[in-house]
Amino acid sequence: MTEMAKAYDPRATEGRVYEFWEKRGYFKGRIDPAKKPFSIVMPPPNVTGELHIGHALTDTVEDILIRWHRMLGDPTLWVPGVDHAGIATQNAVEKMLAKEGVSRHDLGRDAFEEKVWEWVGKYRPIISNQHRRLGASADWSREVFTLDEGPQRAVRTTFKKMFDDGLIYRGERLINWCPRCRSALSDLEVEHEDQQGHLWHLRYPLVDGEDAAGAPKLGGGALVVATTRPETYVGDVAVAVNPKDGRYASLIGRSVMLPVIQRVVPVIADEAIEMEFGTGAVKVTPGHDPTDFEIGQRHELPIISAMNDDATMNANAGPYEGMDRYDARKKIVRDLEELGYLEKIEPHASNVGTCYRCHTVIEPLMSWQWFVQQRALAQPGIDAVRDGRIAFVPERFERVYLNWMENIRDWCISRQLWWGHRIPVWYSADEDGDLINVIYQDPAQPKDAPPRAGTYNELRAEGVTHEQILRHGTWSALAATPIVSIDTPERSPTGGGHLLQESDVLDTWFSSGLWPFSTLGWPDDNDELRYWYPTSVMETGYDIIFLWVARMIMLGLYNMGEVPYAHVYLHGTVRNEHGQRMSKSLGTGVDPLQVVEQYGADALRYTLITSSGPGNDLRLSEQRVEAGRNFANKLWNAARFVLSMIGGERVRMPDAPPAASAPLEDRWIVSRVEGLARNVDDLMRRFEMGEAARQVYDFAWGEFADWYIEIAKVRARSGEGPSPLPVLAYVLDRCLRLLHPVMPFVTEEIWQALAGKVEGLDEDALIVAAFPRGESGYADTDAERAMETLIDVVRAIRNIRAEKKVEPARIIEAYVAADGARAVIEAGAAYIETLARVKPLHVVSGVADAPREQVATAVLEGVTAVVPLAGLFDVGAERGRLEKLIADAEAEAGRIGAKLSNEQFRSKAPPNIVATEEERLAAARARIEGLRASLAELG
RNA sequence: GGGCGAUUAGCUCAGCUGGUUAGAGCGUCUCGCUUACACCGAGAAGGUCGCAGGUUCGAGUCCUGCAUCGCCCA
Repeated sequence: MTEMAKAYDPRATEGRVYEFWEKRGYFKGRIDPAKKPFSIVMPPPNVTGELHIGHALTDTVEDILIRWHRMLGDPTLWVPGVDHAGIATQNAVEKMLAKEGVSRHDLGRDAFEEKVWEWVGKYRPIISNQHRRLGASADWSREVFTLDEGPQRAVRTTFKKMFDDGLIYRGERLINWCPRCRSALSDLEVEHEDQQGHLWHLRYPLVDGEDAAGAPKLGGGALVVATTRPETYVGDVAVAVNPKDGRYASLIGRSVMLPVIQRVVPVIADEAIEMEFGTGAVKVTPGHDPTDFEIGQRHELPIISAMNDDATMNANAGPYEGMDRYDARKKIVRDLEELGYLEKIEPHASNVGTCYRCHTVIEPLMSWQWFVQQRALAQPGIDAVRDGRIAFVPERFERVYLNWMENIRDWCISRQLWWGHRIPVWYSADEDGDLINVIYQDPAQPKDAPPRAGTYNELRAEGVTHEQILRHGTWSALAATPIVSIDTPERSPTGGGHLLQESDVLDTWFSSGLWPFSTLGWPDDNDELRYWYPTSVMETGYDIIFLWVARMIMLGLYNMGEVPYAHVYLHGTVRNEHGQRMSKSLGTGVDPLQVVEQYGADALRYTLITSSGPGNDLRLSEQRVEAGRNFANKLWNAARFVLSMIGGERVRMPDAPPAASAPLEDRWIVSRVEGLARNVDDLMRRFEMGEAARQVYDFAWGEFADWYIEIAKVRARSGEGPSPLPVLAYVLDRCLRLLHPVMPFVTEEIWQALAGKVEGLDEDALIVAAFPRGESGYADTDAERAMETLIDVVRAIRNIRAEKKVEPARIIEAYVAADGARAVIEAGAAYIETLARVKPLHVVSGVADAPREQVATAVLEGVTAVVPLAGLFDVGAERGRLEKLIADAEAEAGRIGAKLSNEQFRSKAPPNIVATEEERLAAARARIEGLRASLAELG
């Protein structure tokens, strides 16, 4: 960089700087056994598509932590990765294929998988390039995909271990079924929403004994049940009432007849029934409702499953077989109405579960699935948070986590998908051929020909070979004996050679749960894993505490015996300017790369980190991004000025605090920057990155640029005193260091230029330069106080000028009366003259030595500024101004006085607080006195 | 039904363990000499900190209740 452009242009900088870092290998995690490492495993974005603004927030927070620790000198590792995202990716690829008129079933499982791998091949590099654009300093040499060889083995190894430990089991349970995805879902993947529906009141006739032929006899009475899902009545096995409900006491133990399908079911009593709901009597359908399922278990009721996996009614639905569930609902209601069994219909809002991926209403269905038993796994995870081995930031999420963990239920991990980690279980057709149901699509037959279905043994008997079944069949093994193996087995334990692998794949979160160690090489034992695990921080959104964080903790403790990380930092949801969740499908999303393109990555990062606090949602507004860009430009120009001042000179960085004899402003700014560094250090340690960034902003703009640089200009032009260049370089360098984690590009670019001109900046690059912690010996409270006085004087005079409408170009004279601070004012007189545009500035001992006629007066702490305004003076206006100031000061004095005269305050408040208040009171009184004197002068 | 969060200037948000006259960005108003920066500079206006109680010498901050909005769990 030879000549700095007038405005900072991120596009001209970011790509080049990133390449410089990456080529030099600064992102690489290097083991140093002597030091404590800092490591983060990046939450892997889905390979479904491109990064959204939430990923930009993740990248920003994590990159800030990583860069900060790298600058602190810690061995630092940030492992990037990509998630295969089972259902989501399968859906995305299916959607793409649908445009070509192809379904995955047309292709078959193997060919479809190939298509998905093509997709992965396309998006993996796109995703990593987007991270790069955002400045993510991750170790790209370690980028992992959840379906890479290593993670695959991690998944299989864990599955086997858990199966052998009895923590994974297979069984027929009522699970959440998405009829569109045709797959089971875990409880967490069901979203609940209130939907306006109806409450149908159905009349079930009471059965009164049997007739001669043994058929049930209807006794005339009826029991009315209320339901939101009349179509499931074909699966009813009982009617339940609350045992305390007097209305129905006499009916308990009797039976009712289900109309149309003519099934007789008992009336039972169960505490779970809410008497206030509907009629107080409900139908019990264990095959289609989780609550009813539990009631069924308690009363040993049979389970009738009346639907197919596409949510059409099956043979158990009798006359409704083959109808879609909602068509069946209409038909059933109509039939019951015609037969007089419909009492009434009321509008009713009910809570409906939908698939988190496709928002289809889920159906509770009985199904054979794989489960992880959670209780035993959860306990260590609960203990780890309770005893502080894992801390949440913000802390309040601990309770959310604990509450869920303490009420955890078993986890359904099998998914009926083609994309994902296939469950490492095989079935032996030789032994269990009767228990394996096969659907066989003969490739010799036309595509729309009906497939052949039967047990494995039946199909074999019909002449279909094992190889043909493997290639063109789909199967479900029901109760066959599972053979669990890490490596693909050749034979069953008893020697059978005809093996069929479980068709299902695992819940994506199963492999995600292993992420903190599968990315580091587990199940292999190696130095990397031993060094970097447990990782330092897990940074992710609070919306996946259960889905991901809790599972990582459980699986980390289970596999590694150690927590996966010490801190869980949770960020909020990024919303758009209107507070809406950003979503591609709603068209409310903001493309982070577009923002980067327009304003630069630094601006986006600054905005994201300062727009809200930890754990809180944030609204991304373009105006704030603009402010971030302006800040980058401000820094750039401050640097441009410093560098131009340096010109060809030789400048050395100061390596010690300024001497007591050094110029006041030098001592001041150096003291301030040290205080800033201490604050930033403290804030960063507490994960308050946004506040840290704000403080650097305030300092760099409001103190360094607005005051120190302006004063330095005056000093440099005067040629008097020492050169301000070393301190300018020093403070600029501190700012760049403190800001680098947040705004890496512009700071590195400037720093490189600075380091080229200043001796003593010996580090290779800012990215690996030492992060200031605030050293002792630089603080100088006297200088800070004195400088404040100077600044106050300048501000007071500027204020008077503006209020009295002194033309900006006009230079006027002024007086400053300062008994105590006289030396300070005298030393700073040249600055006051330039910055407040006064000349000459007369420094006098007391107000008495300043003019009294036609002057505006500002009474400050220990200092009074007097500005003669001949010609511009308006007695009335000045009187008004002074009176207002007096009133303000009196109000303040009154407040403080009241406080101080309170005996309670004097005796109970800490002495330093009392002393401060006394000083303030004295100052206010002095101000009043001075102002009154000025007012008196006006006559 | 249980829990959590938010409610602070016109808008978007900070305000850490209670202690000066509650801050910032944007917006608004007035002005702009000065070659670091108009992506800028100077000055100003603008807030009963959702409401009601309480604790405390002292509350935007802690406690209780309520209201509105949002989220999570069941």
